[in-house]
Amino acid sequence: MAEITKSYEPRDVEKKWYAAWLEARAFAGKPDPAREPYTIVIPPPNVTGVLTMGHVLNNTLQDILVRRARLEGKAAMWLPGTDHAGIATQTVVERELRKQKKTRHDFGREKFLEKVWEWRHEKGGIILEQLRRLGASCDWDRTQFTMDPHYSEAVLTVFVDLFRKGHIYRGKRMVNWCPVSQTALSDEEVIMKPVNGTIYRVRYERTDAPGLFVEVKTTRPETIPGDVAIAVHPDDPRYAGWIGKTVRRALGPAAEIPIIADASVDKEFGTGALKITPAHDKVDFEIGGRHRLPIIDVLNANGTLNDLAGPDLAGLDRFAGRKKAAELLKERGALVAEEAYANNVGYSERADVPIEPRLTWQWWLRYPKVEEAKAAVRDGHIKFHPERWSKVYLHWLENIQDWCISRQLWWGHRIPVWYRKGLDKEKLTEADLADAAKVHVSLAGPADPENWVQEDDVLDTWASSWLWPFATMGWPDETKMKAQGLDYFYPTTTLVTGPDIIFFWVARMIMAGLEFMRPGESLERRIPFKHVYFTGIIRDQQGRKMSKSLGNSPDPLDLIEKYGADGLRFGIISIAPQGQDIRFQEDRIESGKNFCNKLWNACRFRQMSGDAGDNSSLAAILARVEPAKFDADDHAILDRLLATTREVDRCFFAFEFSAAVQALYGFFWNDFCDWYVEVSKSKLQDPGTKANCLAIQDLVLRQTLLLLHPFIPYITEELWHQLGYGAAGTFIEDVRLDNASHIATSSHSRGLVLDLAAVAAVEKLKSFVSIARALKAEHNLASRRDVKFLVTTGDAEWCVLAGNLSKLVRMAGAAEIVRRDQVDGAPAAVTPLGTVYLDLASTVDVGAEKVRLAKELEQISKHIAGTESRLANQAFVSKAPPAVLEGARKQLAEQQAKRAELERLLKSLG
RNA sequence: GGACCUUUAGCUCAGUUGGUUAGAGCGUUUCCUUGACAUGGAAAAGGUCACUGGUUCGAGUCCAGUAAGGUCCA
Repeated sequence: MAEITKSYEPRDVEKKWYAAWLEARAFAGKPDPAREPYTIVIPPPNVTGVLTMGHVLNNTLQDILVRRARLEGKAAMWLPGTDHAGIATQTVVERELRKQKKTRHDFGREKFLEKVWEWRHEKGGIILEQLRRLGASCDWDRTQFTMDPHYSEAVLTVFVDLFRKGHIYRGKRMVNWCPVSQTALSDEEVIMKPVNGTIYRVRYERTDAPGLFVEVKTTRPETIPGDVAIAVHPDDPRYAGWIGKTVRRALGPAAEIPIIADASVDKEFGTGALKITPAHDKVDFEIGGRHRLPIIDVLNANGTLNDLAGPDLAGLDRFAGRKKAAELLKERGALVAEEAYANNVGYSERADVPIEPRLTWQWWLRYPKVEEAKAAVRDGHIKFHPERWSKVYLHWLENIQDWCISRQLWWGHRIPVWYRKGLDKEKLTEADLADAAKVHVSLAGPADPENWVQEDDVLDTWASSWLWPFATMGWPDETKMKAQGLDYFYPTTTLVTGPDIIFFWVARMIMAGLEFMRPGESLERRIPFKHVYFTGIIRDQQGRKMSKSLGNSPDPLDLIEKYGADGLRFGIISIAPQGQDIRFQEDRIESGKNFCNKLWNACRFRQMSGDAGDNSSLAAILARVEPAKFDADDHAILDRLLATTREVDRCFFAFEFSAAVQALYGFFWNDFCDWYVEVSKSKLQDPGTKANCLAIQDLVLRQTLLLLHPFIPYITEELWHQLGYGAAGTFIEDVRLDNASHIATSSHSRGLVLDLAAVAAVEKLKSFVSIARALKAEHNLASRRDVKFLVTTGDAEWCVLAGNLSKLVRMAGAAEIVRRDQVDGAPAAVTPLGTVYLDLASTVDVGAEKVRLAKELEQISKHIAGTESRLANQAFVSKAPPAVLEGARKQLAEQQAKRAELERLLKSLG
């Protein structure tokens, strides 16, 4: 076995093991009836994406879960892939074309799509390569893409099926229109943003009574040419005589528009009068519908004003048009005032411009299985972690709106609908849509394509990703499903994602799973996953979201270069408490790296301490352990090992990954390295205890590597082999992680029973050493190793000290520790095992020593007063549980003993 | 307007069903290159647990309210 180097160098280790894992297809998910399945489907990153800190967190968590599942002996499978991301990808490619002064229309649909595919093959999917650097143990042979032929088939099958079931319809309705991407968007793709703008007070003159005006407030004067009425509340006394009269439209082609009464008008807002522009506002559209008002659309699809806006405004962009409209109103004396105004404006998520409510024909989906989707989460078949997100989920489902699934894009799944040639698809009725002679809906398309025209629109990207948990495993093709093990791996076990896509994705996947998987079977069999773990959002030091535009996101690949993939993983998990947002701190990543180095060096020390025994299995190591030679520290470290194993179990059960990392960190660094390894140093000098001590170290390191492996896979794999735990050609994940009770039982059968009294004694020994060290530091002797300590104590306590003397001498940095009946005039401190004195050859600064002791005396007296008053309280004594009461009494006795000893010491100083 | 989250050491955060003297990492101060590790070791300083009230023998923890900050939905 090669010697372990002095410091951990991640680069070569990472490269070597990732290649070995791939070579051996160690991540292949294979159905095995003898094992429990454990499935994760990756939230498919956009094919245009590059790795962000959010991805690092999210995918590290998935890797932790799936690696742990393998160690637990489950048939684990993590399915990777990417999303075609309609708008995002099309935008990227169009941007490249623009550099050559071209648009997609210069190429036409077919040629443009070729360009996109070209781009995807050249540059798409970089992110999957980056995930490999992170150590992601995906089953890469299963990599999926939402535009792959068979995936597309699943998407279109679902469309046809839902259409036939009556869930999908075509309708002319108000949609969120993005003037940049020139497509409809779903409600979820609209982000409300507070905007400081201007509100314009505009007056409209009565046609029958010149000089009388009705005043309205609007933030959008450029839409006035689209006004078709003024609405007031029917009970508003200000307008009692006005209803039914007409006013002159303030802008645009001359028109007289009526004043109408509608109960939905808010009397309190502004003047209580509302301009009605049905083409450009959702509420106005509804009011217009009730009153059968005409619709005048003054905007083009790209957000410029059209001829209906009148010659002064036509051709202007909507924002320029707004300014111009205000000027025109001013000239005509119709503008009463401009006021600063803060309101919420809907922005396109992708293009980041205000969306336009726009009346267009679109395809809509009435969600299937809404009630079941609620029940699945409400009744705990799907568990959310943290649980509180289920409230957000249920609230959305309670108020669910039909989903606009069509997009006016080219990159995506083209809707499988054909219209009979010659038909005007803008004028189709519901009956027409149901008429197979006029509209054809199928996967294969019509038999006589020359007589039909296919729908231009494509489907919303999420209308493909909502099928991800099963369309990635061959659905609906029976042969493929069998080959890919859909029946075995579905439902998946855990979904790890951000709460920001709870509506976009999580809720929709649940409905899709319930609708399409295993129809007729129980809900538990149809749900797409059993657990959903919501990560927090990674923010910068100022608490801002990390984003490209702010440039506040570190490049994860730089961090991997700097700290190693394991360091990055360990660091990010340690700052990611369950469901809480995370403030990124690079120093935590650094401490992840430091932890790896510590682990490395502890193993290095083990290797240097003596030849490896048989480390091939837990049983082999236990066979080397000699229970008869156990001292208190041996008992204590094994006790802590079992406790840590249990704690990590609990953390996985409760999805508390940062707590698991903290438990492992504390155990390994403090309990093992700082104490056990240090006390080992004297035990290793003694041929009588050496072999047993090394066997215990081997036992602890083996279990620690197994527990840590899901978090830091590379270094643990390397050390696993360096220390001879695994044979060449095998991996750490080939071994089964032993739980605490199994280790305890196995130890038991070797005659090893943990001595809890010994465990308690070690706590006292640690305290003794710590106090002795502090005593040295107080007297500026911290670095001296030739100090003599004297101890006055009882026989029982001395017995404990004497049994561990060589270790204590080393740990305290002493020349020797000896018992005395009485010591006078030396600096002293009280420990749980007696009073320890510094045997100073030089004279002591009595004054300073007295001050120090007095301070300690004051401290303990305060505590005694507190404890005494509690015990003096009748209510406490009569009502507190006996264990608490007894604890308080014991505490008081100890405190009093310490005070007595301190008083004695102080007195002895004169 | 509705819902949810956060407020604990200089900074970032733990603190599980209420129960000894509220913890960790980083930072700070002092000391140490002792044969695993200076990516390290030892010691120390540092907190009226946002505020007000309530429940309780006992509240960082439970309840009500207030304040500040944040997120989502209207």
